[in-house]
Amino acid sequence: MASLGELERAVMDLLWAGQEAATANTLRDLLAQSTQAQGGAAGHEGKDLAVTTVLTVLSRLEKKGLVERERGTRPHRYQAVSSRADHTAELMHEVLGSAPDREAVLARFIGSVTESEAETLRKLLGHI
Amino acid sequence: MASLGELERAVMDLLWAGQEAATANTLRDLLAQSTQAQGGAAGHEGKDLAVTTVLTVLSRLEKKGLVERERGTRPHRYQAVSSRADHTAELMHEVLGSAPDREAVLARFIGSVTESEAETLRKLLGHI
DNA sequence: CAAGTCTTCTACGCTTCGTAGAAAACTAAC
DNA sequence: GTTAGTTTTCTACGAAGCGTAGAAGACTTG
Repeated sequence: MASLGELERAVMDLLWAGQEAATANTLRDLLAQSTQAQGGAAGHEGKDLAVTTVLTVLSRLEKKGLVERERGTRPHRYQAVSSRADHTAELMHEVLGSAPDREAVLARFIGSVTESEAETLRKLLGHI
Repeated sequence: MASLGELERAVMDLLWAGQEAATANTLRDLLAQSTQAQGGAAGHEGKDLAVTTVLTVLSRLEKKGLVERERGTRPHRYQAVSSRADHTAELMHEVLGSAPDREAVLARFIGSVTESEAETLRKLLGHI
């Protein structure tokens, strides 16, 4: 119960990037911008979405527990429940936990980590 | 392009568990066994699948690059392309790479790792 | 209250996955 | 080599997830 669709992902990215809670309208505008900005390389068309589309996605994200909405204010405001780092780390744990031989997985994982990441890990593991 | 369905997952688990390449028939039997064995707790019914079902799943797994088939022998034999540990570690890297702030993710990740896992990681990071 | 704004409900098309039958390809036995 | 059995491929259907959005209902403001 984890994976996100493309649009869901895009919305989460916006919510994670901006620290403030945003309205569906704001998000729609931001989505229009970011897809427009994607000029040359690979990317979607610069196609403005309907606000209802954004709202539907936000509702689904809420149901998945990724997004929280303030129902008090009239244009509801939405924000991510946890930070991207937290969410991603949680996902990593989920993946790690999906295998019975966790130690073996960690061994392979460490095997293909960059040097700077290894350094980070050493530091983090030092004071635990 | 990663997540597996429930049956796909079960098949991969069997392929990962047994080191030998297996035929669709063998796999179907093993699947019947393992679901039958799941007596009391949570589990599927003890419902034997059609061989074609297993074959379809194997084809899909092949298309996803998770399974390799020997076409030479007549009952084709299937085996996992990479070990479960490798596959899982790769998935973890994918997840990690999906966030721009990898260091932050690693920090959160390490924060909720068990002590024995931390020990494993320290050892692994020692001689790199 | 009227007009505009925002949300909910409902829905449709596409893709993935579990599931499997029908048909084609192949092997083995006679 | 023709038949009978086995194995694979082709095709398909139903459920669920996701992108997408219109229609209708709820709310705010003038």
